[in-house]
Amino acid sequence: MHRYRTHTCGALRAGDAGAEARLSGWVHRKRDHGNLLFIDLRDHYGLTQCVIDVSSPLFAELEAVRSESVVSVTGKVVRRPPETVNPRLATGEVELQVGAFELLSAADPLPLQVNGEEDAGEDIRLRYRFLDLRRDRIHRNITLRASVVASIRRRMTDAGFTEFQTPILTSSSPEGARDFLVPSRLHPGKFYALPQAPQQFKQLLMIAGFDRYFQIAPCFRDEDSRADRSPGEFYQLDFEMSFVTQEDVFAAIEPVLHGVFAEFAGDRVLGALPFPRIPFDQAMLVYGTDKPDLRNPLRIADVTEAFRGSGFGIFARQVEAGGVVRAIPAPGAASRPRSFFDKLNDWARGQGAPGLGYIAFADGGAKGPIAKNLDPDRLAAIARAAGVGDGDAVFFACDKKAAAEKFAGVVRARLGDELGLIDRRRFEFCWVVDFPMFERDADSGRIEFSHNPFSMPQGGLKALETQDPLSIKAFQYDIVCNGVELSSGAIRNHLPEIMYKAFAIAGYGAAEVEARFGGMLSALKFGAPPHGGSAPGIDRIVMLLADEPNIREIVAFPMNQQAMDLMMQAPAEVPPARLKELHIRLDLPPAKK
RNA sequence: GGGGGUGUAGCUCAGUUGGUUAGAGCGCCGGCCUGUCACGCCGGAGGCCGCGGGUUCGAGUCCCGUCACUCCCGCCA
Repeated sequence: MHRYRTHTCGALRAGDAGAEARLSGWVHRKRDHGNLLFIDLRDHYGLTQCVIDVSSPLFAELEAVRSESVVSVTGKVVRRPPETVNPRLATGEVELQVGAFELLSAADPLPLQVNGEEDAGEDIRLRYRFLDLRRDRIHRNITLRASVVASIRRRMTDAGFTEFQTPILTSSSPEGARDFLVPSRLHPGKFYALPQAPQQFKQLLMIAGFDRYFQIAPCFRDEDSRADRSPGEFYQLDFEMSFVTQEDVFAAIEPVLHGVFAEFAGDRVLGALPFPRIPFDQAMLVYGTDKPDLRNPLRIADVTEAFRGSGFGIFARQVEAGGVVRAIPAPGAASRPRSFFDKLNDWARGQGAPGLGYIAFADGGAKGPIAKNLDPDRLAAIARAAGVGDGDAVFFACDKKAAAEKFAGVVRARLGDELGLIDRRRFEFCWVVDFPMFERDADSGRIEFSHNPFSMPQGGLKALETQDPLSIKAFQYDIVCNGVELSSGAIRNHLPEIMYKAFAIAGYGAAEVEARFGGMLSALKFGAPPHGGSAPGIDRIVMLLADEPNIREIVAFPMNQQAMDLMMQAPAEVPPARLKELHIRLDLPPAKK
């Protein structure tokens, strides 16, 4: 009976020596010695060296086969002579002596090199994605992704979650990102929307009594891309739980994520369970971001009071006007040359800051233009707050609170990098909790939801009725790993009267709330359990585990930055008859010359 | 929508102050080579220097415009 292979290209070992084997795969590389030819044959599983010499009548034919052609070879498995064993190859103790071969599919000369480490340009890689995907690094990344998803699925199921599918053709979300729309044939002028997330469906499943839901959920958002954000579509581990507090949600998902990372971390090290909880306000103060990278040991300190009324007029005036001063320590930096500080100053200007002031503590004194204008007590207070001593330096961010926090955050990240303080072999997780429920829009001055309007405010209805809205926290939480936001979640607001009140604070009347969120409100009126969940991003998790900075490296068929699929030629024009059927008439802008 | 970077051989890139015939590595084609594993050696083909305009005796190089790709900002429940 005809078979394409008896073994895969990764299977043969010393113990198989003497056996007849048939392998099929791609010609990865040829080493042609004229009278002796080595062929590395590759498939999904590995690489096996095949060898043939000039005494074989097949020699000339095999010699002419180009790289990446698909061939099937049959022959005897032999042990390699000891001095020719290749320890870097799983099959390196043996080789296949070619007795017969069949060219299954010839390859043209390649537009990109499959057997090399070097990346071709993005457009070539995407146009010939099937070739790019054969390359070792990306082939492993895609396989890793599959293993990660399988592991997540197993762990969620073991934890008592039930996997659901929710609609892909659904209705437009009332807010958030731009929707992808799909025209309806049966309902002229109406459109489906692809889900930005299965948010409402998972809440409805909780209301329907299913208790623990999860889905490896495709999500669609028509927003511009970034290196870590694909245009159009991405996947989340979407989950939701009933009768839970925030801590119950944490306790359920922490071991799943920690377990997945531990399983695929290799020689990298994970932070401990449970993940640290960091209140939003503290994150903004200490890390200058709501996505803190805990591998960076630097901690920002508030030194506003040390500059109030001080001789350093630039900061003193800012403080008088309601600004703040944040100090970012730079351990050991005092001995750095002047160029180190100048370079950072130039960088800060490039970031839009007026500059980057600093004090260097050395030889028992304080140096730098700022230090000259501060008395010893103030200098000591700054050193104490920033936790620095002789030999260290401190950098400053001075501005209105939000701007100073943000700038201090980027300075902290830059210094951590510059000073080599970040341990890249670690995964450090944390929860950022207690996000504000509302914020004041800088332009309009109006109070708006700062994140998800369907989150439960801490303190419930009473808080909404009695507290300053800007002081109210939500049961809203993010998981952050190494400075990457992995997920966003919340305990949901399951009580209609709280929802009406929350929307009223944000300026929406009852009629408007009913018009926009009627379906959800209706469901909440027939017995809704307290519930909450979250949705860690699959792509982000795989990027961290694969140590890849670009999402295209961990997605099999990504689009380019302009949201085009260069291989499938999407998006594409459609025949007029299809448009007519959909009641669509195009109104295109004039073609560019 | 805005800002930065890049665009030279099939691929990855170099190309000096504007100067004569635009180079390298890989790949491809041909020759030599029986133990390589990024095999080695010799030779060859292959270029609208993204495209258009300008400055100049002369432009891959300088200027203007434009297109493509990419990174960032805006945007992202």
